[in-house]
Amino acid sequence: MATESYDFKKTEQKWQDIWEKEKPFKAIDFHPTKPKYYVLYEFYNISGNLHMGHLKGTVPADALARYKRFCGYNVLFPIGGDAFGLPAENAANKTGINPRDFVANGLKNVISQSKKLGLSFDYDRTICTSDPDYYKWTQWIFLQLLKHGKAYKQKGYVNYCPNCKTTLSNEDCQGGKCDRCGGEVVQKERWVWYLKMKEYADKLLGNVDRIQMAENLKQSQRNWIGKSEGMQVEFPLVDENGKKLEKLSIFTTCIETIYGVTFVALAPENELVDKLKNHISNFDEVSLYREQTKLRSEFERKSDQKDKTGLLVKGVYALNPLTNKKVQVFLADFVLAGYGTGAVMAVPSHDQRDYEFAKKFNVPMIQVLEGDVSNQAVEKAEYLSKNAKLMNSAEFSGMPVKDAKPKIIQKVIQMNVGKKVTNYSIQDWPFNRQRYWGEPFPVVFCPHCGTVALDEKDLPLTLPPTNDYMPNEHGDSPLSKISSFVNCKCPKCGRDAKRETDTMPNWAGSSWYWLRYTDPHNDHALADFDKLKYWGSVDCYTGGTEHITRHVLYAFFWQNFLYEIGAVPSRDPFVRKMGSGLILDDQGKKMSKSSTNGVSPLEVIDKYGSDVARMHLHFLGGYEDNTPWTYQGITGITSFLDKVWLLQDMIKGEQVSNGHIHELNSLIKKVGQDYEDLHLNTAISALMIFIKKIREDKFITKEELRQFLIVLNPLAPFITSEIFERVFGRNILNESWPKYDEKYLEKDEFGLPVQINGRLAKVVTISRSLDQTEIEKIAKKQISDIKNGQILKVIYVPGKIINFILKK
RNA sequence: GCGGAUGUGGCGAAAUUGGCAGACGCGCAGGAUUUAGGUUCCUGUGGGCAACCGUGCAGGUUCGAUUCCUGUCAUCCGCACCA
Repeated sequence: MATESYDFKKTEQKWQDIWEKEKPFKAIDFHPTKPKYYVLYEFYNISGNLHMGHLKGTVPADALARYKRFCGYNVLFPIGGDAFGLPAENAANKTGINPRDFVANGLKNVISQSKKLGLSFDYDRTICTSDPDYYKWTQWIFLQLLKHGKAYKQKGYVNYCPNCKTTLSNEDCQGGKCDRCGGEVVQKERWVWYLKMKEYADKLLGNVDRIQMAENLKQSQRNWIGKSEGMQVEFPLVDENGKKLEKLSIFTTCIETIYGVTFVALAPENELVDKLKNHISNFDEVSLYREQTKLRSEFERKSDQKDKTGLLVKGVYALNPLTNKKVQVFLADFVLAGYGTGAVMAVPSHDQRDYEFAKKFNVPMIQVLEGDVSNQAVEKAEYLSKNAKLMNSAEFSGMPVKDAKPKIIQKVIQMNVGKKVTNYSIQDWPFNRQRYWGEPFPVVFCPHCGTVALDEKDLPLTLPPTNDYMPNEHGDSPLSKISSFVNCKCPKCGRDAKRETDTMPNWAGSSWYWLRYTDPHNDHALADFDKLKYWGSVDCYTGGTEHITRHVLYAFFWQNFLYEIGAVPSRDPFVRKMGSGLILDDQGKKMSKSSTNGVSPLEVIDKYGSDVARMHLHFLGGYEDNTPWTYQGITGITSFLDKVWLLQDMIKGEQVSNGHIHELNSLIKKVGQDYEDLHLNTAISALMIFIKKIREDKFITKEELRQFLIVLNPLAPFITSEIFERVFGRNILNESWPKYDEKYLEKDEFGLPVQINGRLAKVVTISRSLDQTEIEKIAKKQISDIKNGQILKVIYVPGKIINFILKK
């Protein structure tokens, strides 16, 4: 019989409808027999349509989920929308569309496109961060943070975009430019809600160590945390007459250079400056300098690496605690108030930054480690690698640095002038934004009771409707303009109070969402504890790498906190996190919605169908690699699927045939492993090789076809469902992953490479059952160059190679 | 500057623990079918006439290196006045 040609449009629609109705991808809580497996794709940022980048992460996750279901797992593979944030608010500002409607439409859109792609999400678990049923629990988590002392409000200098009228995190304004509008960012004093993330630094490092993730991603997380071990040392501050005034703490990782200290430098913000006001003879100058630094943005301060600014503080000196020698005190804006103690001991001979500062301000230098310091500092890496000897360092002079360092540490501790400390560059998380479209803080300010948290039973505190999404002229959130929202009663004393009008950052909702999927409709807990326990950590989490460092660290932070308060059963949200590469356009640039030559997956689906779109993109390159998109080569996939379709006309026989048993078993093993590793490109290649073999032999048996279709289904769910139904009269999704048998993986006859002196001479076909002597015999017979007397040595690796080393 | 990753045909790319480099696909060339174009099918396809040479470059270890080691260059990413 000649089968009619494959109509992908009709067939793909047919199966979408069936899956919609039968819901075969439902995850079952507490399944009595099947083990659980949790596959997660980062949820959709609601901004428009699906783009190619989404396919890069969703399709491998979908293939894995489908594979695991065949293998007998109860798979949780959910999806949702990350909906609070700028796209919705920008759309509201530009077009007047209500952000709620924008989000509702956007989510509907991407969900229907996901179904079109054949993504086997459990759509009944779809969540959306801007849905009050969801953000109720984001607010609840904030209340717990507040209750447990992990959230606090403090005046601070924040990055502020005058154009967007909002504060920005350091990450949101890299390079001193606003991520959103590209405008110049300034420093502004505001009340800031901080979450005590810094306190979790070591725990986060533990999470980073335990998760399975690419090394470069782990490394950037470790950089972000920035752990550094050193010493905190007290330098007494004295006046002209040597009278002790205060103590200055400095942090250093190079205690071995302490005898070379020639000045100390304080961050301009350091509060000791105020305490010493009466002793500083040039306090007017000092105040002026402090004012000037405030005006300079963080970015300017950091980028002005060459032109160091600073100011000598007159009338006050520091004493080196080991020598009691007086050194000068400077204010310098290269010293960061937020790192270490906000003060440093400066050793110009051994730190290039101090060296340049000393040159500029004519501060003397003392060399304490051997090396040439005439033109630049001899820095740590250099003197450590050479294990240089100390000099000008009292009893330590002449000692190699590696011996001297522990002794100096010991001395500092014994003299009780310092201790070992660990510092982190990670900061507490500034957690409020002056935006409309975010979670309101469940907090009120009462003139009598101060900051008061809402009662948990009053959650969610819903976002009031408005059509004015702009902050006011002071940069306060749009919510501050809505008096019915702002004015309220204090939950504690019942008198008039005012609500917090800032909202939470976009990151809030995404910092716990994987937990909600385990129990998305629960209205008395963020998720039932037993369900959290049942589904456990996410086994495989796919998604892009763009915001991965921060997102995953925030996720670790909240998971640790929730674990500590008993709300979740584990410290580790994810077992394995896989960052996908980018899709590049024909210019080699990241393909995005805005790029002019961006190709929409919908366009590809429309022309070729979802199965082809899924397979072609992933045949182009590996999951973690950047993939240059091209239509070129797509015919390789279409013709492959055409050949698969035609298998229906090639069925001959029932059971697996001897001629195909090796190929089929190898295929099952290879493709299964590839799904597990998200290596779709090599899985596709293996499937093609199998089809090639079938076509050479001009037949496939029924059982071979059955197994082949199951193996292909995770990649091409539509066509395989259709063929399966036509041939076997039932639904492929109810089948099990075929088992392979080790004994069929290797053919008895195989080509053994024979080398002479490590160079390939010939490939001989032999039986796997032969032993070395027999193989040597065959090789010698076939290769005339090998003569008995010449053989010095034979290296034989069974199944791999035989190598004859001959006398020259 | 520091840290990480990656360098393989004309192109996208493969290669368990060190064991036939270039699987698979595209493209290209030749042939068959076709009135023709397209489709489909077959054959060939790293370079070189050859011996040989080939995985960024130069060394090293090894019977044997894309794989391990040392140095070096290039590209990409992350961090960056962090004391």
